[in-house]
Amino acid sequence: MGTTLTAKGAATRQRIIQGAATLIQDQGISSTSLDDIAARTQTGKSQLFHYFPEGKTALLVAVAEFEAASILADQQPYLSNLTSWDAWQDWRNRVVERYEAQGRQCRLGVLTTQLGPASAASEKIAADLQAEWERLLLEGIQGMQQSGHIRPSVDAAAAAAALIAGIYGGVLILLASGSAYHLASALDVGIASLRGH
Amino acid sequence: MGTTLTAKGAATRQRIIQGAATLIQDQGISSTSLDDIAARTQTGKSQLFHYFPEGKTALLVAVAEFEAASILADQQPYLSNLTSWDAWQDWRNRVVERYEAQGRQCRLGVLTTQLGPASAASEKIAADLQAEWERLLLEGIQGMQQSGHIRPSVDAAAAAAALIAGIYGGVLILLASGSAYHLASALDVGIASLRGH
DNA sequence: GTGATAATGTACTGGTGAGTCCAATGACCA
DNA sequence: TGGTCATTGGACTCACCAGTACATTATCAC
Repeated sequence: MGTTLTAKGAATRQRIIQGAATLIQDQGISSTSLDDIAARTQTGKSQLFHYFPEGKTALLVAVAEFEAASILADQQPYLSNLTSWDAWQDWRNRVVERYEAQGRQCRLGVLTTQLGPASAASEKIAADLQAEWERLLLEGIQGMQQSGHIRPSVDAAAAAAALIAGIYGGVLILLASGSAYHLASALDVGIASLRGH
Repeated sequence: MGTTLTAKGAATRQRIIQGAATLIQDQGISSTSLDDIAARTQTGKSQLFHYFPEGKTALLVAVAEFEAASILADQQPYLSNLTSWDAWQDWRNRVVERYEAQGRQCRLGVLTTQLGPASAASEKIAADLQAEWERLLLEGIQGMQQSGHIRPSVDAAAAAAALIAGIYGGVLILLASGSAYHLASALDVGIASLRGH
């Protein structure tokens, strides 16, 4: 990375990150070598270390950032507008559809099981993502309480935590089984419990 | 393993499995080499290959089996006797206590995120465990429906799947954060939803 | 006890993968 | 146009690790 970065350099760097992300999704982090990434992105090891002087760990952190950024973006604008039961249902459908489509290559699964454990920095990225996601759900629940859709006696923080746990577990099972049934069930039960059914 | 196994040999084999399990819990599968396992278990590489002629993969499968067996056993007798709300609460408390105590070294987390992805055989062990666990929960829910504690309109399969997803996600978050709050919340919300609160 | 076989110790091999070195090429700016 | 620095290519080193070969010691059956 020297000091500055030309347009061409920035493009190469981005190509490396995305190529690495794809390889990790396809074959797992432990089977993805720097040589693989170089071959996939039409670069060489010298470029990899040129753009990521701290080596593989730094590259993986960049990949984790890239994945994390897209996970919340994928759920917008629904996730930030959970102001009616229809909106909750729309968000739920978006999540299930997205993860059903991604299947075993889903970004959240890769982030939590492959990239997260790889380094402390990546673990923090995964933790920050989870915290932000949970915060948005909590906001949605509290807003629904203020508008009278959800009873005040509901523990909003616990409900948000339970939803997040259900999503993460559903995705974990999706990774192993390829089925989004558990994810969908967790969301349905969680939302039904908010509605007081 | 040759053909037979003396008492001494069986003990050594078991020591290898447990030592490997501990190392993987402590430092992750990718940082655990056969040399590490040999050193830890006061053996040598020749023993490792003597008892696991198919090599590291077979050893890891044995570790996965060992971990999986203890996960359900840890929840007994509660898990097989979910016949009253008190029993459900006892089971919930047992799970939360156990995982809080295990913290980041929890067996289920290791099995799903470290061992499971390592080979198809280990993945099957993890999948079988999940299926069995879910079956026991389903039995509990259906029994409670028959005894009139849970309304017949509740989708028992979906409720069991949601509980499993919450547990798996709670454990995943426990691995990253060290906190069992999400696990506890998921169980509380899931059980409350069964009770119709 | 003795022979067969299980259990263990040690030294080695071959491959792989992260990271380095240095030379060459290309782009931008004075 | 010439110089500087970013960019790229390719060969190389070094460490680690799974797996092997072979020799030695302990154990069990008869």
